[in-house]
Amino acid sequence: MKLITKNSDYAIRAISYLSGKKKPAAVSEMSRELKIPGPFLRKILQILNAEGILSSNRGKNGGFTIAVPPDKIRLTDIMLIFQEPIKPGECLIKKNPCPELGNCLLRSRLNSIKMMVERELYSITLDTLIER
Amino acid sequence: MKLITKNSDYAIRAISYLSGKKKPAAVSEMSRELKIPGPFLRKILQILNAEGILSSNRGKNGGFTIAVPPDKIRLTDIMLIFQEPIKPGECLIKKNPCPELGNCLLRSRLNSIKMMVERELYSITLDTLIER
DNA sequence: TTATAATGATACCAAGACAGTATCATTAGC
DNA sequence: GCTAATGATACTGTCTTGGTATCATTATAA
Ligand code: SF4
Ligand code: SF4
Repeated sequence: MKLITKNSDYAIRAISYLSGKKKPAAVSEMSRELKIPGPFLRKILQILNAEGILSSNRGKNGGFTIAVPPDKIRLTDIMLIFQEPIKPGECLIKKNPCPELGNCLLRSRLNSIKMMVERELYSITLDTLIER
Repeated sequence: MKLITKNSDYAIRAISYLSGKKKPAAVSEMSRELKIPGPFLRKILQILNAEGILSSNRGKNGGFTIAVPPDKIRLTDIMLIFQEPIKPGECLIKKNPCPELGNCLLRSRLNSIKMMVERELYSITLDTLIER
C-alpha cells in the first residue's frame, strides 16, 4: 500500500524548505540541502510554480519562493497534482474493469476505507508537517 | 492509492466461488464462471493450495476445494500472500530510503493512517464478502 | 492400458508506472 | 555579453503487475 509517490514527497519537503525563507532559493541549493536529484527536483518545482503554489524568478539570483501560506495547502492538493486520484465509483484496484459491477461487497468495504483515508489526508495541511 | 492487486482480488473471488461447493471445481470451470484468464487463475489457485487455504486433487475430475472455512480467512491473510506487506518502520513510499530518518512528521501521519487501514482490513473475514 | 483431463512447477513476456536524465531555449543580473 | 538561473519538453532505465507458455506428473475412465 503506497499512499504517496516521491513526486509528492519531494514537493512537500521543498515547500517546507521554502516556507520561512524570504529570498528565492535556487534548485542547486535545495537539491544539495534536501538531497534530492537536481533535475528531478527542478521539474517538480516547475510544476508547483505552474500550479501557483510557488512563484519563480529567472536569471541570476533567481529561484523559487513560496506563493501560498502552508496552512492553506492541503496534503491532498499536492497529491492531486502528482498522482492520479481514485475516481468516486472506482474499485481500489488499478484499472478495475470488473464484471461484477454494482453490488460487490468487497468493493464497498474497500471504498469505505478509501473514504476514511481521503478524509484523513484532506485534513492535513502542510504547516502541520514542518519541523521547527 | 491501490489497496489490493488482481492476484488478491481473484483469489478472493475464487475462494468465494468454492465456498459452498462440495465437489472439486476445475480451473477451466472457474475461469469460465468468474471470467478470469485460465493460466493466471491456475497459478493463483496453486499458491492458495500451497498455503493450505485450498486443497487440490489431480487427475480427471480433479480440481480445487476449499480447505479452511471462509470465516476463518481474513482479508489480510490473502493480501499477505500476494502482496508485499509494509513493514512496521517503513514509510508509505515505495523503497523509502529517506535521509530524514526518525522524526518525520509526514511519515508519522501517514503511518497512523496506515495502521487505521490495516486494522480495518484485518477485521474483514471472507465470509462477509460472499453474496447470497 | 492407454487416452484424457486435470494439477505441479517454473520460465518467460509485455505493458505501464515511476523515478530520474538530458537538452535546448529563454531570461535576468552583473 | 557572460553567467546563472528557470521554462519546456523529450527521452530513458528499472521495477511491478498481470499475465502466457511449457513440460512434467497424476488420477480416472473407457
Ligand atoms: S470483484 Fe469487486 S473488488 Fe474485485 S474488481 Fe470487481 S468490483 Fe472490485
Ligand atoms: S521525508 Fe518523511 S515521508 Fe518523505 S520519505 Fe522521508 S520519512 Fe518518508
